[in-house]
Amino acid sequence: MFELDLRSRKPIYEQLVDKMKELIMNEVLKPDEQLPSVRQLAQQLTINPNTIQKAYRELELQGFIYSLKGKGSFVNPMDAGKDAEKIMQVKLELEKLLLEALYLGIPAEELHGLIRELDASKGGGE
Amino acid sequence: MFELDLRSRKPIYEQLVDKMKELIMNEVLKPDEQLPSVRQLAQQLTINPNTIQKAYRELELQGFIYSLKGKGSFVNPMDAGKDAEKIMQVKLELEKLLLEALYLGIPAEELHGLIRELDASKGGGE
DNA sequence: TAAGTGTACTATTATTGTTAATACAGTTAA
DNA sequence: TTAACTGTATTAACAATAATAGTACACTTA
Repeated sequence: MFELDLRSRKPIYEQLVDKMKELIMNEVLKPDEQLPSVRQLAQQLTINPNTIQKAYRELELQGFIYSLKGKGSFVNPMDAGKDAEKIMQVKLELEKLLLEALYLGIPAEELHGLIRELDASKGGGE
Repeated sequence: MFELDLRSRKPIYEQLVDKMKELIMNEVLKPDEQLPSVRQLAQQLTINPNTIQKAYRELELQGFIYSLKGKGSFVNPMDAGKDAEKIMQVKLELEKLLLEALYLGIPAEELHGLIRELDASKGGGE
């Protein structure tokens, strides 16, 4: 389910966070679906449970999952856990990256097209 | 010219890279303009010259500046140093971030508007 | 009770960021 | 040529972070 690059300079837990976010946003992982447990996933990926826990904690902070002691960790429904602060942060990051894209010579129309694509495949699954 | 947050968890050299990129892309720093020297900027910011050098090396790697031994470091003209690899990388990052923005409920129209704004202020200065 | 879950803590190692000091090579002007 | 500036490289030391390891505790469920 997850492919990790142990040699990468990007920390393992960050790789995990990114992949999870991707799977959740693409609805591969459905709302309220249970995620593999900390120990189970650690064993499957042959890494330390603490690293998984760190990734889960970060995902919970970012509002993508919720964890219940004794039960497990679950995908947060889309409309939950969306604070204004997180939205502002994403907007700022996006502005920087869009400026860089334009600076690199990527046509504005290509960017508009990208948004249309992503927006179209958003609600409708694939 | 530069404000640093020494307490931030973001490395100093990364903060420098980001600010420099911003100044270059907004044409506050003009093409072929000479940047402050490694030692000079280090003294001004009261940080170590090695940290400046690390930032400059990264900026050169990313194609934003060029350095000449014995002469100094200079802003790379817009049409130089834009390899396809860098463009692909930015596109991938952008796709991730745009997906997250839409997932967070930011309207597609707001994103289109952001692009139009940035694109308009691109060539025309301010 | 037993086995699963998340969570917390301490300790250890490896990697990275930062500083420090020094040195070398190229440029430029006196 | 000399002096003072440039970028660049290297080594050492320290702090912070990433990751592993081991253990423990609290909660849930069958």
